[in-house]
Amino acid sequence: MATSTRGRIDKRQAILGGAFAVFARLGYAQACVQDIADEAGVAKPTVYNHMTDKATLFRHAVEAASQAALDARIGALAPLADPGDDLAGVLEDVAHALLRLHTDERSCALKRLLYSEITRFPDILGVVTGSGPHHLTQALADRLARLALSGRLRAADPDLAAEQFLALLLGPLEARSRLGTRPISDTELHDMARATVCTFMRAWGQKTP
Amino acid sequence: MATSTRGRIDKRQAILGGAFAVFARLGYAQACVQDIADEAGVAKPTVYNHMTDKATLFRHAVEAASQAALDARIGALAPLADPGDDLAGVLEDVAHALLRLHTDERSCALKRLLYSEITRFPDILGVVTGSGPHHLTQALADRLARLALSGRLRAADPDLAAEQFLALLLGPLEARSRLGTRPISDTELHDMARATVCTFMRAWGQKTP
DNA sequence: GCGTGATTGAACTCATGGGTTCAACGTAGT
DNA sequence: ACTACGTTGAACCCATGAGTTCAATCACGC
Repeated sequence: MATSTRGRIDKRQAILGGAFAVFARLGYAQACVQDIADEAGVAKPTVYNHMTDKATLFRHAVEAASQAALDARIGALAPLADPGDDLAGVLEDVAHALLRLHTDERSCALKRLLYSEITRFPDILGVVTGSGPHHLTQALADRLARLALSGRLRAADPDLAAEQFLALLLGPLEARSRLGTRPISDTELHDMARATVCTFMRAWGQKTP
Repeated sequence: MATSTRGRIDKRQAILGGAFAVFARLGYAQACVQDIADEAGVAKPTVYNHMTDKATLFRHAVEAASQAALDARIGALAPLADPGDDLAGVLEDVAHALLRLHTDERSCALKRLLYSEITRFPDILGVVTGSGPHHLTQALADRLARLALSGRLRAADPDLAAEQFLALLLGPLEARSRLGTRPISDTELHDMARATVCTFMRAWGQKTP
């Protein structure tokens, strides 16, 4: 029984993974269920045996993918919990890690899917934990609030600081990556992280006494 | 002949307008040519009489819409050509105007279309004049360079300043408008413009001597 | 080995929609 | 009135793909 249940779970995971891969590659409308079944190494009726609809299949695939992306992004904030003397350096490392997470293939595809299907699936942002970047902003705001308390940043409004940090960091991505279709070299990502932290610290760093 | 040519032009404009409206409402795949013909008040064969394909129809419709959007956005920068004493105030007005242009229905729909069809039409960013925000950044950088020359801003790197100004201003839009599906009140837009200019001036304003 | 339940492939139904054809019509220029 | 041309509506062809059915098969527990 354990293995049989396991078998079912494996199929389900394979289906969700294959579905996201195909949806990411072709978009919702162009992706056909047969392609997804092939990608998952599974027969078409098996797909319908786990998911009632192409639509619910899409929902679950996107939900799983965006949950994974969000976890990775929040994980990248960890170094901020205990920055050493070099706050700017740590910020830069975190910024660079976030940039890499936001520019990888799956993230770009996920963003494209969200934008393109948000009208067909208006509830999908609710399925995704807290509208995507939202929870990330919260988590970053928490870290910045700690830093403000210990006098490393201006104390005013950590929520705004977090929102602006992410905006400075991720805003330029759209144009530079041509909506996620052009890869960005790691050195360019490094420069972007540096420029972001530099400007952020000018605006939000504690005045050097 | 003048009127007959005019008649053709009118049909063409009606078709492009109707096409953008329907594509914006339904997305590329879901929009069917019959809907577009109806929206334009025209018969289906007439559509194919002007456009060879659904694909070229899409290209031309998106091109026209994004050209109009870009013109409006660049036009909104005009007050920066001759700011009075109150540079921050003028920046705030321009920022607010840009926010309104970026949050209106057509702009949001256009952005969704670009994101969703960029894989099917990889060349569409070339058709759109200079990848959308790119030319806007250039135009803003020009204005900021003038301001830097006259000592109102830090002189270093107006291109970076423009990129960061737009990132600070437009980056938060994505989460706040839920990818363009939620309207944002004008007072909220005002607050966003104010916060952007405040932070921007802290980072890029001339040190008050 | 036997039975239960999931899986498989193939074929099928049915709806949608791109693109075309065609005969009838309106209209402007001569 | 005649011609030329764009327009119109309706019907048509054809490809695609969602979702289903079914008999055959496989994997596992007993």
